[in-house]
Amino acid sequence: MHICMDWRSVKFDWNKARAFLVTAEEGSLSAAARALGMAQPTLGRQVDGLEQELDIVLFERVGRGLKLTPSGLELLDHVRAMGDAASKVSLTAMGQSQSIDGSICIAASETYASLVLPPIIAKLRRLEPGITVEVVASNSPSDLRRREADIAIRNFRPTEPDLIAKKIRDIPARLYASPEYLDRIGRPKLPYDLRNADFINLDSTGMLMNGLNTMGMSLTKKNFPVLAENYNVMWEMVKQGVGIGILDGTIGDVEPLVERVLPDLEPLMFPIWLVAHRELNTSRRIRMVFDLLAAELA
Amino acid sequence: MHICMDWRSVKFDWNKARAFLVTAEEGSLSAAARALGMAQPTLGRQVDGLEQELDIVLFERVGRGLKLTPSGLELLDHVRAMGDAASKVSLTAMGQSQSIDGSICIAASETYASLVLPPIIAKLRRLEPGITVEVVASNSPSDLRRREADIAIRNFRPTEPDLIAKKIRDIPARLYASPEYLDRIGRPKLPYDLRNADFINLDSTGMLMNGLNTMGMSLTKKNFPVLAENYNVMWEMVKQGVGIGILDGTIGDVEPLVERVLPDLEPLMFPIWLVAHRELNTSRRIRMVFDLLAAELA
DNA sequence: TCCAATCCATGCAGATATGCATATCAAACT
DNA sequence: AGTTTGATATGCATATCTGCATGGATTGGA
Repeated sequence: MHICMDWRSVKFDWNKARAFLVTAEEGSLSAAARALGMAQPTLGRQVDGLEQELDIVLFERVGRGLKLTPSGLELLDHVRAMGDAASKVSLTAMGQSQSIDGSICIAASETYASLVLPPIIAKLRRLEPGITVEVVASNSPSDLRRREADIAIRNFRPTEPDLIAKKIRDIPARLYASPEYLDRIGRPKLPYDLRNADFINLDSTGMLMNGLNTMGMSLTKKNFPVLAENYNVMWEMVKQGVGIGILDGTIGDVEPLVERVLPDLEPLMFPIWLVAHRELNTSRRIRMVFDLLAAELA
Repeated sequence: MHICMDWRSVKFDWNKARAFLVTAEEGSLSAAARALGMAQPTLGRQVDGLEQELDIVLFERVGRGLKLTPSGLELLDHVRAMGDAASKVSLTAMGQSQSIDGSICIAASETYASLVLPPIIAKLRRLEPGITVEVVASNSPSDLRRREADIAIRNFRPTEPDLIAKKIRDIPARLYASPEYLDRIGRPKLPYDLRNADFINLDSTGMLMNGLNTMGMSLTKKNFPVLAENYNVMWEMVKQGVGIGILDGTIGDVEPLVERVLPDLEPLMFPIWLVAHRELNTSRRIRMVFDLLAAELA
């Protein structure tokens, strides 16, 4: 029989530690309050309280913002570890939950979120009215580690080992431009004819350029004079004749303001992956939505 | 510039997680409440709240106690990780604290706590009235990992790498018995004369027996018919003639009710170690007490 | 230099959680 | 079977925390 443990070292207010963590990570009390859905004074008082409780100065009040003191930086490492563990707690809890009702969060690119998801979500709501859905439309691949979403639709195979992923199918991506723009560059007939055309870039890495070059073009960086940070912006630019854009053929073909560039060119195939946390696989609700998405997207 | 993180997975009440952790580790709400210095209904409600928040049944209410459900067991791993990180937070916070005033906890064996520490603590209080002292008198080596104490006085070199230890000096331990008992067994003159004597054992391992056998005796388990769980009990038994006990010579020699067994025998030397957490080395308060103890015990 | 924006600090009313006392319950012991 | 012990739940007064509204301070730009 072991002597009753002393929990002196865990007696401090863990919520205050959380307040400190989010404040430090977000950079300000206000941002942390927004991220946590709390009021800014509350967070401020919690951080103050932690400082008093631990008898340490965590932040230097400098001007309009806060700056971590060396001591605070020292603590932040361990508080981060608490946060990571807390994430795992929340995740496995979600996975253990066997009730079908509840909230679920789906991340997808903006085009998918606005054009493909709505009918699927309508069907989901019909099938399971107890499930409330939240859609995060984000161009950058959503950070599932921090649980920006429960399920994500991605265009590449995820590498993180904590995730389970299912490849749904390949999407044919085609090049589109406005009729005016095509007239201006002389109605190209061969990939080679595009050597001086302007493309709207979507990411700062060369992924798009490399993909196009494998199809017989020889493009360089000067062919991508415009960088759009999101799909809707890119698509607007294409419609208004700024240049050539690439998009899912099933979406682009129904847009009357644009037409295909090189209509008979083989489409560039890119995959659709459905991604979720491994732990969430055991949750009835997540499973249900995951399977529905897989079926409807196929 | 990274997109504002979503902290959905850390939004749950961390204090409720702490309540769950301590309850699961201690085995009952009441025990957890005692350990945390809170009321039992509070902890019960916190655990209930966590169950509702995560939509999981953590404990099975069975009879007078609680039993972890499989889901709860699953979560416990990660909550334990949170607790370990929390310990580190508290520890480094203590280490970063540069104020001399505050509380400190010293662990020592019962004899040391009652006979050696008082004058040192009196001196400490005179030097630094802002420091409040707590003494934990425990026979079993205190668990510094869980912060039963900030500084411990031990009789062996600690093996844990997280601890810093300083060897103070070697203590001469001698054998004592009451005059009546010595008369009864015939006033032994040589170690060999003790082959049939009764010794008061202090630990269930054979440490004491082995130490004595290296000094020329040949004792077996039957020479240790009595096991005392603490030093004071052992010493009382020695004074009342139950058998032979071993104690620090500087303490035993001043007790009028006993006398040395084999007065000229070489004393059994055992070391005094002062032990503290590595992180606490940077705390002014801990440093000060540590150094004072080292100086006074030498 | 002034203005606007943004952020942290404070006061106060209402919501929430806590602790005490107590009821209730199950298991072990006589 | 009755009693004792040690456990979990409940009611209520109180203490604490939270959020809203507001004030004060600083930065960046017109």
